[in-house]
Amino acid sequence: MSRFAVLWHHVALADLMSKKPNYHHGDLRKALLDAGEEVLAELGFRGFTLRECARRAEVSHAAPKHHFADVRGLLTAIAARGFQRLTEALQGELAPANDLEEEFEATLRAYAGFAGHYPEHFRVMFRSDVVDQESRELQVAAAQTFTVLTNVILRQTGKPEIDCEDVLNGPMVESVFDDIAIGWCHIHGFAHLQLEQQLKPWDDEALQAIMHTSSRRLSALLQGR
Amino acid sequence: MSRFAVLWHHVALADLMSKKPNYHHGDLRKALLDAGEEVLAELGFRGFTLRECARRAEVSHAAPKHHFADVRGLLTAIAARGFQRLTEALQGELAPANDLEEEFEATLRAYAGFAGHYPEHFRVMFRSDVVDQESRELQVAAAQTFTVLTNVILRQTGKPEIDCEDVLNGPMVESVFDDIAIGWCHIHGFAHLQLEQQLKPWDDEALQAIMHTSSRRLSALLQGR
DNA sequence: CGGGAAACTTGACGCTGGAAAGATTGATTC
DNA sequence: GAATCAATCTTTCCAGCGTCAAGTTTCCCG
Repeated sequence: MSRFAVLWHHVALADLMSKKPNYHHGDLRKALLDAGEEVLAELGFRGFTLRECARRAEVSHAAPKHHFADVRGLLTAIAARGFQRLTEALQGELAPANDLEEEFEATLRAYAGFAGHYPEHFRVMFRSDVVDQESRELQVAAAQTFTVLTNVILRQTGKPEIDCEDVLNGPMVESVFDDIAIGWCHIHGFAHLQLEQQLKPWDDEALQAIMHTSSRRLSALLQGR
Repeated sequence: MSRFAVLWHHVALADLMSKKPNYHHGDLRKALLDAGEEVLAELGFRGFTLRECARRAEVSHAAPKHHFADVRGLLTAIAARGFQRLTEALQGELAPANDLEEEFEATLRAYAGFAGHYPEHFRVMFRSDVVDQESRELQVAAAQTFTVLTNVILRQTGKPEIDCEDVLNGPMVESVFDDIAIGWCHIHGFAHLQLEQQLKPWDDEALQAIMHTSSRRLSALLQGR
């Protein structure tokens, strides 16, 4: 073993031990996203700074420039991740539903649960002004969420389902816009008002009851009963 | 006339001509609120700075300190103004309604119209994290809006109306929480999703149709028909 | 092995919010 | 009518921010 090989080995080991990344980070984009989500959750939207994200990813303050054009770009990517998480949460929660009423309630629960669990994500996701609406990554992620939601409502009304391409390619189908508006507005309105503490019930139990009752009534409305 | 009197007269005249306020502004609080609303509308939430507000009010950047503890305080006062405007908009638009269906639709129209007309106000009003929820001014203004909305829905269901004190004094009445949740969530969800460009119809006409149809259906649901 | 491109650092600029200290004014009291 | 005090506003200063430009390190491909 040459002297250089030993030295190299030593350096590599030290890197592993101290977790100090090399000059080239490896996957800084992902690290910045992780750090960004952490910062957003901890400090909130107003406390969200690129420099803090860079510090947590253990890189210099200008490093993010090579992966995100500006703070807007990072927030957009985080919003896209939020939509991906919301899609997964919806799919996971509505899978075990036995009938249409249960499925609608599960959707409401998953949507509102996401808002409560990832409040800052939710806020950024639905802020067309702080996010780059032209980002393809964001558009696709949002379209996937919207597809899942739309299909929940289409099943309620007994109409044929759609896929993600339909959403990405054009505006909503006219004949179902009405039902989607009613279903989604209810779910989104509930989640948002509850997140921003505008609905003030006595306790959590009352809130659960509201979710149960209102989703049953909406489900019946959508089913035309 | 002494030399000093002439000088003083000259200065006073110059003040009037240039509209340059004296050292003591007069009503800086109001001027800052006006400037703040302007800045918020022009630069958005992320571009909102105390210093820009102070510049437009033509005072030094530290002057706001005596009227608002920090940027949060000014935003809170602006949010309270927003709720006052929303209350007025609701009252004005639902007054000429002839029946319950029309009144519910007018409410939806006024609420969504406010969100479209004052997008930044709307966003700040429903951001419990950037605003001081303990502010009495804000609580009262929000309670007034909520009272108007609640009474719209109570009339739909034929139940006795409430006044602002009821809202300020405690949580929602249990027996009507359900109907309020359904009605308000629909209205708020629609307004929010439309503001953040999540609902994508072909044109404005389609959107108007949705507002008409969905409000009729919700009104029927609330009336128990 | 050598050179160019990509990834990252360093340093600088003007901006921000906030604190501290000084200047001006209106109001109160004697 | 003058002195004083508290409120209001200005000035000055600090650290931190986003962004840009220039320099350094590393990777990769010929």
